[in-house]
Amino acid sequence: MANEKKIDCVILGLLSHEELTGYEIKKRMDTTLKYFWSASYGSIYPALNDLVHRGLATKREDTSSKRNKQIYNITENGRDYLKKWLSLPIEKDELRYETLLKLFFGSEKGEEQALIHIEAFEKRIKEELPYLLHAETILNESLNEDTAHKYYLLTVEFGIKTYQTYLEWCKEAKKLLAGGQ
Amino acid sequence: MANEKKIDCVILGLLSHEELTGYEIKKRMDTTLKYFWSASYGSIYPALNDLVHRGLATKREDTSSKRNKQIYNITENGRDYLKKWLSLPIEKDELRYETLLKLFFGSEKGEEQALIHIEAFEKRIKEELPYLLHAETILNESLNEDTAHKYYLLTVEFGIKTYQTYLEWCKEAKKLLAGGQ
DNA sequence: TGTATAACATATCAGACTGATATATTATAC
DNA sequence: GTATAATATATCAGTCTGATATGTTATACA
Repeated sequence: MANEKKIDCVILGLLSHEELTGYEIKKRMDTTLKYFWSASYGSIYPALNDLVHRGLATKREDTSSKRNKQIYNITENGRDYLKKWLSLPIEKDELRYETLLKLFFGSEKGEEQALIHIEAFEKRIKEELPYLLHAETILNESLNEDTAHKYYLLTVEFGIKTYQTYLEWCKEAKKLLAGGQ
Repeated sequence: MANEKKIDCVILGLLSHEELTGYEIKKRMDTTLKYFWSASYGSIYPALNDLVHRGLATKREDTSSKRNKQIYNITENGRDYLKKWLSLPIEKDELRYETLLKLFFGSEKGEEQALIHIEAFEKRIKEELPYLLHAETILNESLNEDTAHKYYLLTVEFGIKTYQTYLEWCKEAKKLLAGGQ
């Protein structure tokens, strides 16, 4: 039962809350999940077909809409599969920050260039933090409306705390760059 | 000049400091760089061959060693290529934390399982933090021995700060899980 | 009323990269 | 003397990304 494809698990996770189209799944990835996970259409659509073939999800054409719209639902088998995966120990937590990579090799280009990367990083974080803070407010207000909200809040708090720490690091990093010999 | 393969850039970055074998490059990835980047043999060895073909690195058989050892050096063209890449804006900073993914879908399995994942995460971070703190000490002591050390320190400080924040989050997350309805 | 633009919706593919595996040698521990 | 760990290179099936293609419907605004 090992070697679960991550994309299958994420999709089933999203479908466990609500029925969705492939397009909507991608939107969830790009908004709610983007702070700790991502996926492309190139993996979503093939995975959806595969999940249906394996009986973990069902596909239904939306007749009410005028669009070519395929709505996916999780099956009982799919829910079992998701639960099994959720019980397995974590395989990998991975950070892939190009900013840190370029800073690590920064001596090759010097302080000025390093500063540019740090400030761009700082700008991106400052732009994203408000969305997380807004999510925190909403979730705190609706905590007892849905059991799932507590779990969402857990990940939002992670994001807020780390982003605030990133901003502190940016300050210190700029000092270290300027101050050091 | 866009679309630089990341693996090429990382290898050239490492070679810009010292000559290395493929095996040694992998070791650097698994120790120093692992906090913000990773790579497998399956990308390293083909990339090394490719870099030599493109004149960005040179390969030399080590005759002094009894092992089948290929030592790689960066060329002037390679150094130019690295510098060009270092000047380009960051394309992507990405977090891929399976722990957060499983917590997000945590309501499906409940608090007990969520707690297990948080505590496993906490344990991993606690185990890794000492290595970063040790690196910090070493780098602070040798800051004026090598210009590059300041840049290494920048990334180490990032790791220390975020890891400490992770540990704080773990505490709060456990409280939130237990306390909330 | 017309029409440009944004958003919705699905699909495919070359190329990058991982994780596993294979193979062989040399150093070290006991 | 020998088992084990570390050194060293190489390959590949399978996963996933980023780009691209294609078409439809809703919205803005003139």
